[in-house]
This record gives sequence, C-alpha cells and structure tokens, in this order.
Amino acid sequence: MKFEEAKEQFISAWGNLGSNWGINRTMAQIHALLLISPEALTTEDMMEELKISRGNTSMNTRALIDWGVVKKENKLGDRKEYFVATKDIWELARRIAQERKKRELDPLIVTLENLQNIEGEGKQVAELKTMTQQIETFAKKADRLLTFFSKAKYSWFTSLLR
Amino acid sequence: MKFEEAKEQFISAWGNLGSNWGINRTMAQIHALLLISPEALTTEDMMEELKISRGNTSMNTRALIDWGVVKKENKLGDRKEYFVATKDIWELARRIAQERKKRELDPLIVTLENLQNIEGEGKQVAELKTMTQQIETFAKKADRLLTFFSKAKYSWFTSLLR
DNA sequence: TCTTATTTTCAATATTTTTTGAAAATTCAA
DNA sequence: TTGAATTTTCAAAAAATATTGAAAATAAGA
Repeated sequence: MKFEEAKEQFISAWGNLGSNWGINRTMAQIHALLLISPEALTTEDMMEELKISRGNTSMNTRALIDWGVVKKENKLGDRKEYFVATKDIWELARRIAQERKKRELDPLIVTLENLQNIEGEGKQVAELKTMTQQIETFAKKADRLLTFFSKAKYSWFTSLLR
Repeated sequence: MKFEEAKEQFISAWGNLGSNWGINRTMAQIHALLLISPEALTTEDMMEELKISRGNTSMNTRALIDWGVVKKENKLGDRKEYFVATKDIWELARRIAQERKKRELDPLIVTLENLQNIEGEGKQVAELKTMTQQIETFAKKADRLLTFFSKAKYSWFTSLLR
C-alpha cells in the first residue's frame, strides 16, 4: 500500500470512529492528521491536507485543545501557530476518559441524585425510584473507576488482562 | 418533585446521554421509558408518551432489539406487540460494551492491521507506522478487556474498585 | 502608533440525520 | 382465502449539525 493511501485510510477510520462516539468528523480527522505527522502543523497545512476552511480548522483545533489532546507550539521568528497532538496513546485514552467523565457522567449523577426526591407511591413511582437508584449506584462505581483509570499507569491497564 | 416531572427529567437525561454517545435521542428516550415502566408497553403507549410517530417508534424499538437491550412480548388473546427493557443495569452495560466492541473496535483493528503493509521509508512513513502500531496494540488490549467485561460477573466490576 | 500577519467569530449555507406519515407488507382469526 | 389489525418501510419534509468565508478581533514588528 502506498503512503498516501494509508494516510487517507487512517484519517478516514479515525474520523469514523469519532463520529460513532459523538465527536464530529472534522475534529477527529484533524486529530488523526496531527497524530501521524512527524512535525507540528500550521492551520494552513491542515486546511490543505483535509480540504477544509480556515474557520472550521480554527474551531476544531480549539476543541481538541479543550479536550487536552492537542497543544499549540511556537517557532522562533515565526508568527504562525503550530499544533501537535499527544502521541502517547495511553495518555490520550486517559484524557478522553477524564473529560467524558467530567462532561457527562458527573452531571448525570447529579441529575440522578435529584430524582431520588420523588413524591407519591404506587407501582410507577416505585419503578422509577428503583431504576434511577440502580443506575446511580452503577454510575458512581463507573465514576470512581474512571477517576482511577485517568490517573493510572499503563501497566495497571495491561495487568487487568492477566 | 412530582412523578411526572421526575419521569420527564429521567427520559431527557437518558436521551442526552445517548446523543453524546452517538445514539439517537429518540432511541434513548424509548429505552428510558421502558426502563421505568413496570409493565410492557405497546407501540401506541410509546407514541403517546413521547409524542413521536409510528414509524419512528417502530424503527427505534427494532434498533433497541438489535442492541439486545429490549425484548418483544406477547399477551394471550392480544395481537399487539409489547416491549420490555432489560432491567438489570449490569447486563445492560455488558451488552452495550459487547455491541460496541463488535461494531466499532473489531473493524478498527482490521483496518489498523491492514495499514501495517505500507511501502516506502522516510519520516512520514515511519511516524504513520509507529502510530498505527501503537493504536493497534492498545485497541487489541481494549478488545480483550471488553470481551472479558462483557462476560464478567458484576462482582468482578465491583472488585476493581478495591 | 500604524500596518500587516494571523486567528477567531458567527451569520448564512450546506450537509447529515432524524422524523413523519401513508402505502405496502405482514399476521392471524374467521 | 378474505379482511381487519398491526407493523414495517421509505420517500419526502423537518430538524439538527457542521462548514464556509468574510468581517472583526488580536498580536506583534516597525
């Protein structure tokens, strides 16, 4: 397989994976491009490689920075900004876990806790209480696990498989 | 809090969570409704509660069945179909893990394996190879872990936290 | 300060995804 | 069979989401 073809396949696969997980395609593709780039890239490099607009590039690189998986770099005597991705896959996984926990799991837990003060009785009320209670218990366990995961060493992850 | 309000909040929170994870809002809301319903529901019940069309209900209940988290039920002397959700949250988590592994992780691994036969040399080629190799290694570990997870007892999950 | 390079913002537009609803298909009792 | 009840399908419409591109904002050297 030629390099260009392989590159396209990788970018496309990563974009696909992202969109299955609620991350927009362009954001995932920019990330893929940075992952396989030996050098830091400028906005223009990314625009050209992915055939996307300046605005799109700007918004999505910022989102990647907010996720903590991409960083800005500067070069002496050059006014442009350069971007690099975290190349350590274990760190990437940890950051994604950490961010999703913060953005989704934590708010869900707050909502579920609130739902415990339901008035009234009857089958419907009982079922809602039981179910939200069950989910809350599970969500709190997952939350603790993700906290641990997001601080753990790679060796911990590997050791889970033994 | 009144029952109706709590119900709406739960359905809305579950719908939200779903859409953050690439699952469409209606599908997640139908699932939420079934989770908190003490009785099996008909298509009409769901249409009415969620104010959605028959077609939408039909497609999304089928998707939930494909995910293995909802089942059809029949009642004697009644031609209508009734639907119930798996109420065991641990089983739900396992099924979701299993399905996502099958639908996303396994195909990704195939793609990454293919990418190992890249021709040529140079920095760019080297970086692409290194990175896809790293991701492949990680993905395979995650794959094995999910396989284990999707067959594990709840106690295994709980014990991870100690 | 002024000028120019660069980045960001955001209204307008394009694209993708979801939803509707009615026709077609299916199921099953008579 | 037939026909009524029910479910499924899918083209069209609506809604949601992503993208563009140019104007505004920002940054930095002269």
